Amino acid sequence: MPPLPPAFYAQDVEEAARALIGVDLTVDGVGGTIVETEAYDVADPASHSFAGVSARNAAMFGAVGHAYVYRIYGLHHCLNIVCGSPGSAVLIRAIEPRHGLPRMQERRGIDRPLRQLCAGPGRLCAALAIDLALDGAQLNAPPFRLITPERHAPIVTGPRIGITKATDRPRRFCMQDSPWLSRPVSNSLAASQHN
DNA sequence: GACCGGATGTACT
DNA sequence: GTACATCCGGTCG
Repeated sequence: MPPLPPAFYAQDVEEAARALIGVDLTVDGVGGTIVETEAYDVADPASHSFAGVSARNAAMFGAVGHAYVYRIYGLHHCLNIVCGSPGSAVLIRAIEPRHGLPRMQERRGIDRPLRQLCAGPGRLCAALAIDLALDGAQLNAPPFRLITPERHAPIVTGPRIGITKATDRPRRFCMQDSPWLSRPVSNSLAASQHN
């Protein structure tokens, strides 16, 4: 159960987004297995880094292996992992909850269906108590912990969610048949592939 | 300095 | 399926 090596974060952002599927992610011991990611980079009109460096997206242009956390729609947070070339990051969209379920339920509401605990970028940030205080934080140090998966599960790709630009690019990566996704992968555009 | 719209989630109908 | 909460960065004046 080794942590992700520093070199992991240096690889191309699309490869990193694929390789992050199956990784165990915890914040202060609370978290689970990453099952859904999306890749973004500077050449991408849908990326926050597309327009260049700013106060908000500075972490995207910083060292790899750090977190880029931002607030969206005024109330939610989203967690990205800075990977590859400057201005690139992987959005973590869903995890399978495995560690610290009571604490997640406490944060998200005890009567909420387990399936919806971490299914969505805003939901998982709420469950793991991720907010702007963790923007720019190192991922190979507390409170973060990322563990290399023992074996890679089949991965399905599809178009990204909730964006209006560059929607044709299949840069969303999901663990095949996972019940913990924010949304199923649309059949017509899905392409199955292995690591 | 104002305005716009977003990598969303929830509570309704 | 639709409304709405609620903030900030980017853009244009």
